[in-house]
Parts: sequence; C-alpha cells; structure tokens
Amino acid sequence: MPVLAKSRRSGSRGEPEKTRAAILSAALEEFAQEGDSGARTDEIARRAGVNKALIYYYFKDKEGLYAAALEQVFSGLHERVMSILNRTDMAPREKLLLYVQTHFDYIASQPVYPRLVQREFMRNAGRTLSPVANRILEHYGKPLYQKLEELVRDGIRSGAFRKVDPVQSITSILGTIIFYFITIPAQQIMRTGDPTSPERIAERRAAVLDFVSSALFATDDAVNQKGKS
Amino acid sequence: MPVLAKSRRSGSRGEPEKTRAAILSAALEEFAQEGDSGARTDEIARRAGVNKALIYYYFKDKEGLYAAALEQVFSGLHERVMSILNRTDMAPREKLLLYVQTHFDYIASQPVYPRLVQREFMRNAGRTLSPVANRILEHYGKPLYQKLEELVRDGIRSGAFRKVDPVQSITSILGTIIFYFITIPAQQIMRTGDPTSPERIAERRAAVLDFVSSALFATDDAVNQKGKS
DNA sequence: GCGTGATAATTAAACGGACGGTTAATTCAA
DNA sequence: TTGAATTAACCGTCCGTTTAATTATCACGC
Repeated sequence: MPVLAKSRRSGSRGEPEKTRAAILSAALEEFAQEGDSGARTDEIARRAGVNKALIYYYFKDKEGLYAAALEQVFSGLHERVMSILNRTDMAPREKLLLYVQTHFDYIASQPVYPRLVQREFMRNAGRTLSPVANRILEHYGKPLYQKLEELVRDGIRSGAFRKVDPVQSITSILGTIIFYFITIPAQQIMRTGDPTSPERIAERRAAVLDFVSSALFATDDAVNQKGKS
Repeated sequence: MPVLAKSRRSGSRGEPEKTRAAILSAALEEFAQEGDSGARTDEIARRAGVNKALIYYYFKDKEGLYAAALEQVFSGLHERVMSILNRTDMAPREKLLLYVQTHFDYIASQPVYPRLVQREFMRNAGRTLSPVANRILEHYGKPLYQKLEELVRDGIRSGAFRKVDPVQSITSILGTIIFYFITIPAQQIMRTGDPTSPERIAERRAAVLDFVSSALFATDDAVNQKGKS
C-alpha cells in the first residue's frame, strides 16, 4: 500500500482512512458470519485491532457500520454488473452469459458478500425490511432487476430465449448463481473437500452457466417449431 | 394468530402439549424473523402467551428450543420428500418433477421454513456449523442429497436427462426452489403486490417446474420415455 | 527551528439497559 | 396430599454506547 504523500492530512497517530477501512473490513466478516444482531462490536474492534470506541467515532453506531458494510458490497456489484447490462453491442445470449459470469465472479471474489446480503434480505420485521436494506434495494436492486428484465425480453423477442416469464426466470437465475455460496457452510458437511477451493468454484461456475443456458436459451431455431404440450 | 386458548384455566394443568406446541410455534416465527441470536426469549413467550420460564421448563434453554424448531421443519420436509424419492414406480422425469412440486409445496405451506433453515446454514462460526445444524444435516440433509443424486444419475443413464454433473444440478435445483421464498421480503420492494399470495405462489411454482425441466431434461427429438426403469 | 496551543485520532473505563436464565412460590387435577 | 404446570420477580452478565482523558500532529507566531 503506497503511502500517499499528500494525503497526510491531519490528526494524530496512524492513518485515519486506514483505520476506517480496517473497521469496515472486520465488520464485513463479522456481520456475514454472525448476522446483524449476532455481530459483536467488541469482536469487530478486536478483529480490526482498534479500540471499540473508534467504531462510534467513524460510524455513528452499529447500524451505521452495518449500512456502510452493505453499501460497500452492493456498490461493487452494481458497478461491475451494470456496465455489462448497459452495453448495446452484444446479443442477448452473450450478454446474459457475461452477466452471469460477472455476478458469479464478483461473489466468488468476495466470499463474505452473499451471506451478508442474504441475511439482510431475509430479515423482515413484521412486514417491511429494515430502512437500510430498503434504501439499498431501491438504489441497487431495482435497476438491476429492471435491466435484467429488459435483457430477457430482448432475448425472447429475438428468439434467442425461450418464452419464459422474465421476472420469474431472473429469480431462478439469481438463485442458481447465489445459492451455492450461501450454503457453503452446509456443503462442507454434505460433500467432502473444500467448497471454496478454486477448482470447486470453477466447477460450480461452469455448472451455473450450463444450467442457466439450458434453462433459458431456445434450443436452436429449427427445433422450437415443434409444438409444446 | 395468537390463539389464546383461554378455555382452560391457566394455573397448573392447562394442556402441557398445547403449551409446548404454542411455544414451539412462536419460536419458529421469531427465529425465522430475527435469527438465532436476534430472537428474544421474552418475545417468544409473549407470542406464545405463556410465561417465559416455561421455555426453560419444556426446552432446556434457548438453544434447545432452537434445535427443536429446526427439527420440526426438517422432519416434516424429510417425511414428505423421501417418500417420493424412495418410490420405484416412476420414471426419472416424473419423479423429479413430483419431488420439486412436493418440496416447493412444503415450503409454500410453511412460509417460516426457508428463512429459518437458510439462516442456520449460513452461520458457520469460524469453519464449522453449529452442532445443532450439523446433526440436522447429517440426519436429514445427506440422505436427501444422496437420493437426489441417485435420481439424477438414473435420469442421465436412461437418457431422460442431459448429461449434467448430478451434484451441481441438485444445488441449482434447490436454489431455484428455495430462492424465491428466502427473498420474499426483498421482493416486496422489487415488485408490486404480495409475493405470498396464492396466485403469486402458483405462478412461481409453474416457473420453477418449467425452469428446472428445461435445464435438466434432454431435449431429444426422441422422447424415449419408456415409463418404468 | 521552537515552543505553544488547537485539533484530530485513539484509548481506557464505565454506564445502563437488555436479555438469557433461575428460583421460589402458587395453582389445580388426580 | 402430591406433584406437574405455571407464574412473578429477580439476578448476573453481556454488550452497545458514552465520556473523559491522552497522544500525536499541524499551524503559526516568534
């Protein structure tokens, strides 16, 4: 990490931004592992190697820290994925496959992400999500779903995709991509070996692409002429 | 929902089993909603309409209650699903579709189930699951995966299924079935309307069957469905 | 260059409420 | 009378949050 010559702004010892980042990183792990309420501020501070009070110095309170953690993972995904979905130079099939790969790879590169996210989206107090999750979904989730829906419609219109319900198929695709990662702890029992090893991840990646392709793509133009039951 | 069966005077012999069941039921909701550590024993007692001490009277401690809750949902699924997977009078395609329907319907009938389960399987303290989840998976998860794997192999061997990796495709299928339910809170924001309404559930059910069928079944011109194997 | 405040970064310690769990007393069917 | 079922009240601890003190760095006048 290059020491920024100029950004030695002010303060006392250490680098404030580095400290902040350390806290955030520790929080990501702890939140993903234990969940919102299960995460302990003491443990986060310990992991980050800083005093607990710094959490409240940099992020107002536990919820503020939580929001920052969610924001970080989501903005990263959003950036990568949307740049693909906004492209206009690709046919639906290639575009969808590239999207799936990108989404998959992002999750695989941030093993902490899926559990963090999934946890949050399962937690509906009564009937509504937490304000934090709500904001995240409005900001990142909706545009993603919208673009994906558009893509699927394009694919269907052009005959590249089967005539599926766009929204439903998106849910299925997301499930196929994400499910493996959120069940990794369970898979350590169900199967032998390490589900997070590069080989296993590669194996899963290929399987996801195959599964989605087969589920969504029309089986060659000629074949889909025959009526379906 | 709070069935205050005040019929019996509460004092000593109300109905013990009814009380126990009330606690368990309340626990299921609370655990599913708030998670293991998020759930509050006071709240569970309140929902069940009983004194908090009864939780410790019937179930040793919070973890005992949690284990009982997991046990209940899993045994119910196990019972329904295994009876299908053990049948020998069905061709792979029908068997798999029936399995998917049954699994789906069970979840749909117990909206509390998927979040409860998913929560648990995401929580790996360090490197291993909780002892409770471990036991559940050994007892219910492994046999299920095993039977499903067998089924997929049969399907491939008979030519009814594409030549997929059995284990990977099972993960994909499970993801397709379950993902909708564990993201219901999020879907209340992403789409309009109630994702838990019968119409929506039916719509999702059809989509799952379609998605899985298309992903897994061989699209051979030759419909070599020979009925029994 | 050199004290000298000012301020940002960091810490130790403690507070107060929440929450899991306990206990001793009470009720009521058999 | 016995004992299972139930309750109110309590306890100790964990944990999020606050506060006050401390350390280091910078700005600046001298």
